Amino acid sequence: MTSETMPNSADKSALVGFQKHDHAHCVETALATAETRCKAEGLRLTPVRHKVLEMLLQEHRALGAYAILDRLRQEGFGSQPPVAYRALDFLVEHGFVHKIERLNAFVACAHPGANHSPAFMICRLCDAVAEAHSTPAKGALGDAARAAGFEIERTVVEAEGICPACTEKA
Amino acid sequence: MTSETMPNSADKSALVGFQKHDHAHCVETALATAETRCKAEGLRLTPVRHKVLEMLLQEHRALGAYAILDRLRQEGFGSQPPVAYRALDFLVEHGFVHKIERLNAFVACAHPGANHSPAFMICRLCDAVAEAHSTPAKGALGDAARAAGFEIERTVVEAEGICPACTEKA
DNA sequence: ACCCTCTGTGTGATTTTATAACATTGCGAG
DNA sequence: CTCGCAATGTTATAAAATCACACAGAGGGT
Repeated sequence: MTSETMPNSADKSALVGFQKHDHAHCVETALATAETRCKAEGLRLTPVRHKVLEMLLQEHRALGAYAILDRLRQEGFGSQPPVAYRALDFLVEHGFVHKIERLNAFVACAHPGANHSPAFMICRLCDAVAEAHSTPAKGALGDAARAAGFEIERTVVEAEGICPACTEKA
Repeated sequence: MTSETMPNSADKSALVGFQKHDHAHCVETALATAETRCKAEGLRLTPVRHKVLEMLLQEHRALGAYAILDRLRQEGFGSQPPVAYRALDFLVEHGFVHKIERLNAFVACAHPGANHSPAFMICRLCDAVAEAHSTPAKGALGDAARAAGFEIERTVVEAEGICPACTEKA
């Protein structure tokens, strides 16, 4: 799933946040931002890592680790799972990429700024993914955590449903 | 992971919602509630399904499908993965059990009432899981969805962190 | 220059999680 | 009764993730 053989993968430009946008430009700036931040923080954005980030930015949708691995192979990188998983681990750890738990897949971060708690909207029909911000400490969950004495370190917030484009089609 | 060989699995009574409680009683009532609701709605709570629900209620923590399968085997049920997955599918579909996406594991529902959008607090150290309610339509995510024209059907809300018991130990 | 260590990469094997495909059983409706 | 259907059982396989180990290259200290 979330692989090469996905339905409706033709109109990539329509998918970001469910809106059209200047794709080439957004990929470029996101990559530049990542490079800058890595230099600033002494992180090593090695060729494999750079390639994986670039792929995810290009795609602008959730890709499974094995879909990523396939492409790495095509580009002449190592072809065993750890190659992809290690690059993804790095990118996720530093916030350049998020994992979509619901899909066992990965998306490039759409808000390249600093720390944030992402929330996702996942279209059940076309697998498009849009990123929003969540506010974990607020609302019912935050209250429950405070009441229980639970210390939140990280949150997964994923909404599954139908994106505007697919709603129109139906 | 989330299997038989889990750390700190001795004091089960301390885990529900991170609080002690009358365990035997809560299992009993939850099972009774499930039976009643199945009868009312014409659902078939067959032996396998009943057993899986009972196990999850007893355990009161997230169990992986294969941990469940092991116990089914011990009880004389079929021992192949589909046996466990089908029972879990049924229980999840009807809200008796929730899947914890973050752990690829399953917990019995702690709020046997009707429809609800569950939210979970997962302790990173002892794997205890507490269930709270979430309010998907409210807050930042709901706003973003409305603004984008995204139709939410289902939400996954999972907070990872440290439970009160583990905080004390440290 | 040398060695040392640490991080990252490459590779083979394995584990864990989940589904596909098909045969069989048992129950209820007609 | 028997047809149909839902549930179960079983074999096989796919998909996702990790383990374990070897090696290469970058930098630091001497």
